Amino acid sequence: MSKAPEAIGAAPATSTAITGRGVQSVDRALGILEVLARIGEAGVTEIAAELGVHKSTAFRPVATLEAHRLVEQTVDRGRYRLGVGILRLAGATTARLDLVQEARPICRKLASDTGETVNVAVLSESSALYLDRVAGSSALQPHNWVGQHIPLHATSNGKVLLSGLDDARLDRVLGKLATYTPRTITKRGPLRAELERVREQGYAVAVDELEVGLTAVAAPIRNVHGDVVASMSVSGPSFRLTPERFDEVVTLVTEAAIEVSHRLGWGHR
Amino acid sequence: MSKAPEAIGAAPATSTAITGRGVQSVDRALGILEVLARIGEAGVTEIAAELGVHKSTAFRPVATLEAHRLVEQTVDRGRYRLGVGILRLAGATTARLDLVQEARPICRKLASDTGETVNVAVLSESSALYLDRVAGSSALQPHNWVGQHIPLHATSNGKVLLSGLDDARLDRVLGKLATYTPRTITKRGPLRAELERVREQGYAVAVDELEVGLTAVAAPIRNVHGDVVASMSVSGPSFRLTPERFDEVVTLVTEAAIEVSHRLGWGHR
DNA sequence: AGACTGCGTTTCGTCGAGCGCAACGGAATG
DNA sequence: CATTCCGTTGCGCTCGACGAAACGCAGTCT
Repeated sequence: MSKAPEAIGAAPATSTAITGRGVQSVDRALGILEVLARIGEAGVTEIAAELGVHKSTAFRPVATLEAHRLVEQTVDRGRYRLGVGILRLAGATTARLDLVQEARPICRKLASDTGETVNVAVLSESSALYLDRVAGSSALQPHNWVGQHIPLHATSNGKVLLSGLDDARLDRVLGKLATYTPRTITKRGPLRAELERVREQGYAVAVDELEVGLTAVAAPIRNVHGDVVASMSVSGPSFRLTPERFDEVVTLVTEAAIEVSHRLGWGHR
Repeated sequence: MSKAPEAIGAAPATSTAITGRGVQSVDRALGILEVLARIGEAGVTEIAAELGVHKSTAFRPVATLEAHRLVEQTVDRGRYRLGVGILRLAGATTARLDLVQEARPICRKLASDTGETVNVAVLSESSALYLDRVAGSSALQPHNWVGQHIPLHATSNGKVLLSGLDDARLDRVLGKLATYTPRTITKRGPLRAELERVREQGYAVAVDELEVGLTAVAAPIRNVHGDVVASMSVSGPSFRLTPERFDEVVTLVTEAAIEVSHRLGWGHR
């Protein structure tokens, strides 16, 4: 796109260009950061080739990025990689990013789409701690559990949170598996099998396990490292959340959880 | 400056910006990121004032940054803040840092063995910069500290990092010793004594010095030359990390730190 | 209700900043 | 010792970034 003296008169054709793309050289500099994020370590020549520009065109933005500590040179051979300045910026970012705040609008939509109650929970002191709740449209609603500690092995949220732990931590977190209903999982073996299933399919279900007549479906919320940091669930009376509706609800709740995860920096794009 | 005839002699009001040489517009764009990191949330006009440039000169870099998700608009009022793109870059950064890469599995094991949170920090610009964090099993996570600046004199990690400096560098790094709790060390003399103790025993402890109720134990990570390049800590509530547990925790954290040091090439005979 | 103020955003003409080129210095490699 | 490949730098030309001003919109004052 160096020189294109073509078609000045063709106004409508150029409408495909995204309006207000911004500053070209900044765009390139950010492209450099993304290249380094993808490749990990690269020389100026390599970066230039990746962007399709001249060496010097790549070098000077890199020098500027280096002055701001966003990239740094490796000792061996003048190669570049992302620097600690990025981490400093990330610190300021996470300070502003609150899980509840980011999740809330998505919870609202999920509650609206399903008509059921949506909960967000994190792991805390050997139990699930409910951080937020958005009530569904129906009059018949579960209790408000915000701020309460809920058993891990008898809820969909709990299962999702447990599925993110390794065996050692699982053992420490799990105490006695209390019985709440005849369908509560009270043996370690079956619970481990259930958690493995949760990991595989990416969501958890609990039907009449904490309370007879109560059904819930939950999916994991992940941070930038991919760790499970929270869980989002849709819950309602079992006569409304029937197995026939599971497919639909599972899709909605997993998509919502993925969306929140993206807002926390997980995944690409 | 279009008009302004012969204004060459006039001193340009470049304000306090850290001018990195190279590409001007990139420099400004990165300045915008730093402004947002400092202020947290700002409008275009505010950013422009901060940089000492015209509104539109600030707006377009912002638009470019937004296109790369490095900044995002808040719903209310078109204000801007740092975006999730920063987090993705940060994830890529830590993934490529040798130290984090080598330390992570050991951190996981340490977190699992102690049940507490493990942090890895390096010295950066007169403060401790947290590179990685593995949450303990009782994941009561008030904030994610990764990327944050932490005072050096009031934390176990900070003391370890300071203990690796000679007197000249110590003076350069230490500013005013802020008071956070009644137990914070705020005088140079006692701090030097404390650092000497850290050097002798090979670990540092901080009880209620940064925050009442917060206790941490840290040990040094060394590179090939034996220099202290990072610090690894175990931290948790003071009621769980009692003095009776210090012996056990100190052993675990020092062994873990030594293991990481070995992986970085330290101590091979 | 109407004028006003302040915001983010857009347009436009000008000019200097950033681009491509080519040359430089240094370090591996044969 | 010649060669090759790298990051880095000086230079002239050109295009892209800048500043000024106008615009649409919201909230606010009178």
